[in-house]
Amino acid sequence: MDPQPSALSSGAPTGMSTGVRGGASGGAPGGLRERKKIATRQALHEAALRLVLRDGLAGVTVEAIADAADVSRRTFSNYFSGKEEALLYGDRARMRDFLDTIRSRPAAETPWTAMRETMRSLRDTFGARGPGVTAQLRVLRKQPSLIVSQGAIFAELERELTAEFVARGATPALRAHLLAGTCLTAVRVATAQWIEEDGATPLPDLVDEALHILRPAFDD
Amino acid sequence: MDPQPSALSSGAPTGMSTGVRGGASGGAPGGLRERKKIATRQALHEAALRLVLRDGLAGVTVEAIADAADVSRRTFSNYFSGKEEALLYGDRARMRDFLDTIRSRPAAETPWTAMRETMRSLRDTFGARGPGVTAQLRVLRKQPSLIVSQGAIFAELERELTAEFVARGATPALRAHLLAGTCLTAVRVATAQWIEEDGATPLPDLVDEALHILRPAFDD
DNA sequence: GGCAAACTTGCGCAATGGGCAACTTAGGTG
DNA sequence: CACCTAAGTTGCCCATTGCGCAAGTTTGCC
Repeated sequence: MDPQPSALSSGAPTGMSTGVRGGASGGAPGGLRERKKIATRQALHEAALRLVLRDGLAGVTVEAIADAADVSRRTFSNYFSGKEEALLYGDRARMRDFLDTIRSRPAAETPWTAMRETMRSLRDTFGARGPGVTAQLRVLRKQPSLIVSQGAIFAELERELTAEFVARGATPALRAHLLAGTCLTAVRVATAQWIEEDGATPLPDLVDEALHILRPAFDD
Repeated sequence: MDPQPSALSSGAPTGMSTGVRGGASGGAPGGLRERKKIATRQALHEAALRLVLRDGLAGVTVEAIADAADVSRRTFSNYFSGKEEALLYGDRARMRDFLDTIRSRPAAETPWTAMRETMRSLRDTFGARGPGVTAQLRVLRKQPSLIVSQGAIFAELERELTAEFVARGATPALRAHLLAGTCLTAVRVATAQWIEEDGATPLPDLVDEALHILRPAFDD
């Protein structure tokens, strides 16, 4: 029915759910319980995506999404705090990927190098999202409350990234924070451009271009 | 009762309300009607601020704010779409100031120069916010939904600023957008730092410092 | 004075988020 | 395997919210 049902989500649901609500509460990684939770979360996400793309954010109720995923409205709340969060599940996953990747870079690398190499190694992940995705994203971008929720993700990411940069020796605090915020702005802006020009240039290339402009300010 | 009732708002409510809901609907600038509207908006804003600082965002209902400002809950909705918007009224006003200022710079100035001069001329406006404000802001910053709504303001600002930079000859689109986003990141980060160190360094100085770091990437 | 536009208010309604308690199920234990 | 416990699901309930609508009320202007 949908050629790319989870085009906007993380390809393979990258584990780590552990406790239907955020709290880490230990659980067998491969257990049935865990797999079911991930499946439910994914189902809710995809249902939300499908319905919202069809009817617009305002035209879809939480109940409708829950129904489409065969769970109760109450259960929806157990997984996501609202429609926005369900829709941005994929973005959150990508955020975790990004953080995991950059954290696993050699500790000796400077912030800028770690950033550059991280983007290089995620090239495939981000570049893989094929055509059609831009069109969908264009629709979703219309919804103000979504952009806003996106902001929450970036804010969190910025905090984490700043900490990572500080750990890599960025000083002073202002510069570390600025570096993190600026890198994320590069990603945001590149993505916006990518959507606008309908994927004409591969996303990773646009990010590279943006980072290249910033290089004179931060490359050590 | 409150030493700085509107510390977070714009000092003098910079006119331009014109139509209780956004839509510009012509109205005498000095008329009683217009003055009442501005007063009501300001009263709602201050009531929101006071109550939220006391009881936390979740601990205050729209109704309580409306009561404190002597209007009905329904009227609150006529002015603001929610608690967050009421709280951020001051930020929106500052955003408009900023845009008005930069737009009125000579058209021949490059984006970077216009930006620098705008910050210089707003130095007093932003620097004037005295001590105590940082403490309040620190409290407000705890509320996730507020940061998120702040993001909405910045997003809008980024769009407008990008357009302004394009008008001033910034190319290509990616660079113009990146420049706008980066400048705003500088402001955001500087403000965060300012709050964190409790106003030790004047905000304008921190913004200058941030912009100085970025200079190598954008100064033409 | 008097009219029209603008604003306020109360009422109603659907949607939402979240607490609570009963029920169901996965996972480990003797 | 029977059994127990913790985790997850669901229905029920309620306070809050955003908004449309249709009176009232006020302001601005001829």
